[in-house]
Amino acid sequence: MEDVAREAGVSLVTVSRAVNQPEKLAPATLALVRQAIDRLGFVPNLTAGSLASRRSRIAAAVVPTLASSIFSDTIDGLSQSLAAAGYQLLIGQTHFRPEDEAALVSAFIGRRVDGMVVIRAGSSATNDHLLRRAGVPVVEAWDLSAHPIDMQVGFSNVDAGAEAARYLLGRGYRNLAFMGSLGGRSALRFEGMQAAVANQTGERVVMQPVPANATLTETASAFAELRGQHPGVRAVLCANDMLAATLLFECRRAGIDVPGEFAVMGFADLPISAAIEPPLTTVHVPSREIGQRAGRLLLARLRGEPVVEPRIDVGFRIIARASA
Amino acid sequence: MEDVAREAGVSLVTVSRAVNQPEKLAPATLALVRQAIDRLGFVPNLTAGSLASRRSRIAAAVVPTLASSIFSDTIDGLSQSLAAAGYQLLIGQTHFRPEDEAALVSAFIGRRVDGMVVIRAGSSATNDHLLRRAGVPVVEAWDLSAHPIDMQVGFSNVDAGAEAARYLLGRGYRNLAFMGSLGGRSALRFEGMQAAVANQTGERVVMQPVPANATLTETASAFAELRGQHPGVRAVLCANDMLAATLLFECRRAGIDVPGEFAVMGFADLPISAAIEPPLTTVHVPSREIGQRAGRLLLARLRGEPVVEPRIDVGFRIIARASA
DNA sequence: CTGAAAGCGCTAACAT
DNA sequence: ATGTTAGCGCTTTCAG
Repeated sequence: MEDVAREAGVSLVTVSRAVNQPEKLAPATLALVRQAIDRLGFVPNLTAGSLASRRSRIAAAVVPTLASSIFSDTIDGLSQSLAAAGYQLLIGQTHFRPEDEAALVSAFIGRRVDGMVVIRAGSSATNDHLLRRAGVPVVEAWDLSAHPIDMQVGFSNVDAGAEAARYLLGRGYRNLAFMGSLGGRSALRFEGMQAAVANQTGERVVMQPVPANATLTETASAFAELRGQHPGVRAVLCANDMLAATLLFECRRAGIDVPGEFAVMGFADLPISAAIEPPLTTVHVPSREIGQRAGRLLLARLRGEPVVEPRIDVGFRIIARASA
Repeated sequence: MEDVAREAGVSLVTVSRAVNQPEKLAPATLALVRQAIDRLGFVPNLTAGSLASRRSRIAAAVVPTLASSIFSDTIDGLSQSLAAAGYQLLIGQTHFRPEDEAALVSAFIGRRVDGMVVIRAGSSATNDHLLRRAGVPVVEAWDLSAHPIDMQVGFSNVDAGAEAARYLLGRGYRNLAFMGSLGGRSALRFEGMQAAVANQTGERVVMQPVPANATLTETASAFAELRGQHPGVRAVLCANDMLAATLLFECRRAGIDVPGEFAVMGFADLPISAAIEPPLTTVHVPSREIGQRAGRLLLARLRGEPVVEPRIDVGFRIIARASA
């Protein structure tokens, strides 16, 4: 920057201003500095800028996984709304492990990111505390818990589970089961499902654990276990569409007719879920919108604008297709 | 850090060492400093550290899109291999636009990232130049071009297109078409396809442009155009599985029998592609492995290790299923 | 509208 | 094994 200043015959601050607040310079000076910048191929060091200004223009996203494509639309939306404001996105995966969440959050705080969007790995008092004292705006996404850290964009996973259960009951299915992981949002959906069923028919819902991002083999063996131990089960709500699709695939292999013999319902409504056979009945969640809104919430806060609605319920919607 | 030093009764450097090179401290001193750190809740400022050490411990990934799930496995793999070494990942989307690629690369250089993994938005001399003078290790992923910037992890898209074409010809299909975007890796596959077909049957391959990440409507109208202008076309290679799945869906809607009446082949072999109906014939690409290897290549370079194989061909594999 | 001085919070030599 | 001295490259007051 000093070199540029010398080249342009101005002081160092003027160069800084040409880069960050060009409107505060006389047009002639600005042009002069810009020429010098181009001539020297000067690329401002944003790290130094961050240190001096105490603003990094970096936001962080903490997500369970990027692979499953469940959350990638959210990240896409987030990245887009942030990019439009000149912010960059630092991303970390928790693989649904609270310890990994803690490590990431700490690392991001150390980096002095300006804000964070977190799709929580599960509930954890330690991590709640960590996020609370992060000292930057935090958006929790993909759920609306009763005790927000700061801001929230999501929907009630409990309600979504309940609604899905009511849909299945309404279609005449009894003996319902849930397949998914035992923690996090998946567990909340199971909770909602169980409550709704208990309330309407007094039955219990079978919980068949399946690891997050389960392989075909894992899914198949979990399914076999479910069918073995609870032969009466007629319909299952899966924690997500990937799992549901895998299950459908396994049903076809095993010669089980869906939905005639067995009903499968998914969660998330991935783009591809309408294309599988039978088309997947699922719960639509506006994944990309969650990301966009989370980004906007963060930006509003960073700009010091008043955030009138720090808790955004984006809702969900049952999509009735053929599989259930 | 000064506060911690005072609290522990040591100097500032000792605190720095306790954080970064604990093995260089006497166990007693280390314990003392760690206690002070805990007591004060000190979180080292990595931005300041980066500025002083000229290492950011941040790598950047530039990808066309995160939404489509085509690249998310790659990012997942990359993030994992980097995280294991204490590196963080900054991500940006180009949406297949070279201008956006340029903007991102510049921004990342400004941030002084330690390395970059780029899934190019297309070929662009300007961007080649930009990447060449980035001054940090660069890995180009998802293709193996003849003129690498630095390191590469991928496969030949031209060969993959050719191989797919030979598969279709081998199954007896004639009058082939390609659906995809006109630029980037998609165009390379079309090129390979065209060359292989010209070579084997002397025919020309119809190119039906479809925007990247096309919606169902866009896909349907592109398909209608293809069928209208080239009624003889019997088989199509799609630029990716998402497009192929959408097309399959559209065929079902239109009452077109696949593969009896029309064959559809995809590209990438997404996890869900085996589950759709008919199961999708496609070209498998080790997406996650690309990311992992790109990360390892970057790390090796950052550690100053000699990189014996800076150009990794991960290959591809035709997956014959029912759709073609 | 432009500039001078004083850091931002840490690490890299170089001592001791 | 620990400390001292100089920055890293920028932005922020505050003057003029």
